Amino acid sequence: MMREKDITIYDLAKSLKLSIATVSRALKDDPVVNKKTKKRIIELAESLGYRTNHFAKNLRTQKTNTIGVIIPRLNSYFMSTVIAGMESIANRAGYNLIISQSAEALEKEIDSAQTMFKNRVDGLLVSLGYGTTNLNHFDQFLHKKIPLIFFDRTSSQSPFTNIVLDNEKAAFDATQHLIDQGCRQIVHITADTGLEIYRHRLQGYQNALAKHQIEFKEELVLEANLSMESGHEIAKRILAMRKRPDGIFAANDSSAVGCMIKLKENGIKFPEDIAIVGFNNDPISIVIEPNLTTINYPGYEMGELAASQLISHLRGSHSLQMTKTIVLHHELLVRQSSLRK
Amino acid sequence: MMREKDITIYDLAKSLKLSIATVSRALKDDPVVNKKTKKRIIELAESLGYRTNHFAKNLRTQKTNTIGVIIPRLNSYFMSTVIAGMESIANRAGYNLIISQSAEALEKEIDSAQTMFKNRVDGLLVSLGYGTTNLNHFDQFLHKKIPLIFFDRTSSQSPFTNIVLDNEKAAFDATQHLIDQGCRQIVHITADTGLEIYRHRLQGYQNALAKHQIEFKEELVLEANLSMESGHEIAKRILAMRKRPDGIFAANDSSAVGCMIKLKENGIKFPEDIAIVGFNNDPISIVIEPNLTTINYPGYEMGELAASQLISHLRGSHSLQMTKTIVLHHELLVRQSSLRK
DNA sequence: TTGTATGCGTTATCAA
DNA sequence: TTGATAACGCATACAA
Repeated sequence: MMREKDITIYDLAKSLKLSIATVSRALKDDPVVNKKTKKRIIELAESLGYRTNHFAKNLRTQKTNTIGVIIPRLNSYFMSTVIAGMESIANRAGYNLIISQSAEALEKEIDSAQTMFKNRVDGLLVSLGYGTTNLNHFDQFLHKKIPLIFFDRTSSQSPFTNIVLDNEKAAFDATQHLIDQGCRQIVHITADTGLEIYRHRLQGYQNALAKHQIEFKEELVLEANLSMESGHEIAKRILAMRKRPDGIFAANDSSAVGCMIKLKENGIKFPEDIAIVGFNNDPISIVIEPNLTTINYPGYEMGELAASQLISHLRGSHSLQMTKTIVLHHELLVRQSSLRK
Repeated sequence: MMREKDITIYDLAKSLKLSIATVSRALKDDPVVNKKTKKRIIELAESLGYRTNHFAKNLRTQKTNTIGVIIPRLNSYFMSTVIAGMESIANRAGYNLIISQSAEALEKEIDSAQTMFKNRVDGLLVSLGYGTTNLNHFDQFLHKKIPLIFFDRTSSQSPFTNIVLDNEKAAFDATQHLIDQGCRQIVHITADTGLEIYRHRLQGYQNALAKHQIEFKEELVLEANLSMESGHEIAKRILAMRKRPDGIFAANDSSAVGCMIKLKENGIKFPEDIAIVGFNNDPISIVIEPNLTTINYPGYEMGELAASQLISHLRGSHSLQMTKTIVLHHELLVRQSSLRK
């Protein structure tokens, strides 16, 4: 593939009978260069369609202006919203995002981390996969002092900054709400696998039960991958229970909705027979009937925050060193799926 | 920020008392270098954690191994699925994706194109925004012979390759199905703005009407931005109509569902009073009651295809020059929202 | 099969 | 205020 030759600072310099040094300075708006020469240089650059060669620049400066993002899956409403937020901030700041999906598998996550490392990203934003049992693959970033922020699916084990909701409190709120509505036999749909986000939600669920002297029963905690299909599966398990639950708190909306659909097919009424609360405030929560009570999770803001924290750290304007955890605001959105009175 | 010094081919060469040329060759598995030396070099490289400096490499080779993606919005189910498909192919092939959102605005789309150009992407994948009235901002890619593929929201005006559904046929199928179900007064919800994808769908709608000698009425074509909220808006317009329609064909599922929700609130029954068909096969289509009949749009496959076409072109294994348009298979998924018999 | 030398387009140091 | 020049790390033409 034959491309025309690109304009370089040499071309500009020759054309204006200046040195490349001056041209380079003018292009980065160095105050040291004469206003008039600067003007001439910039005008010529524009008229000739000059564009800086980022590779030369990066090679020289050892920075890439690139941020890596590792996520389990891109195609969920929540995650794509987060990425949208990140992209908007990054773009504005002149950073590029490179995204890699770990498909919830540790091996792929290691690969992704490897790719990011090889690409010499300036910083990294990571949401962990179900399969992640250790964080060794992120050590290399620590060594090279490449900043890394975990968001959503985080790990407080790590020395990195985390951006999260107060998952324990959110789960507590959700469960407490169910209890307030009269529920006493409450199922919790979760994803386990040792990810602390789900441990925290489980803990919040337990705390609420404890506060109201409701016995915690292991068999009411149902694990799934939280897809809509997994919700169908969970519904079957619920239908098979000796004592039918009167409340469900699901760790996301997809599984809650999948579960509702299947239970409704089996004649269960929401919220009369079972009151249900989800998590995320996914659009499907206002499509299902009755509308799903859920925890509002500000994905776009989380993406914006993660990106801006990272970038301001990279620019040295604000270090992450001190910031262990940033907690975003959540909110219980009460809708018909759980409202009995 | 102080980083440790990276290992380069100079370090490897010195350490093994070889020239950097040999090391460079060995690292790219050049058959010309001695098997044993190659082995020594590669082993040392691995043990020292050598990683190629892509900037130096790109600077030298004038290729970036980066593909730019410009889309209106990332946070829709369809689009995030497409991106997921692209990412999976690109990642496997050693390409990075950089993504930019045009927010449906021409100005932002021009910016995005500019950014991609400045970043010297090897190729570009683009889905056009509502606001796009001309394609001048893509001329620069043509000039530099940077391959560009439009997908989903395409433009046959351009000299670039398009990857699409047969939108006219799909719309025809959808409308014909409604007619088969007895509909005679069929509303079409669309987004206009001159994007040909919507023109084609409108055309398909008209063709189906024509085939069955049903008069086309301008006032039954309702424009919206196709969000769920816009569906509410459309519903109001429908409720205000003198003669109530008995069928709706919407250009996407979100608007269809938003419309259904509002109409149901007003006592309209689906499919008895109105039969409705959407487009995309978004997850909400199987959450709404009754489940929404829709056109299955293979987003993931479209993403995979777009990326693999571009990459194989870049690798020279298969040129895009000859390929004007690639049409993906679609399928009408008949569900309860339109099924009267 | 290996080595030498050069250039890719910048930035930045040191001089002028 | 401007210029000359040396890196940055790699790939490759040409020599050996």
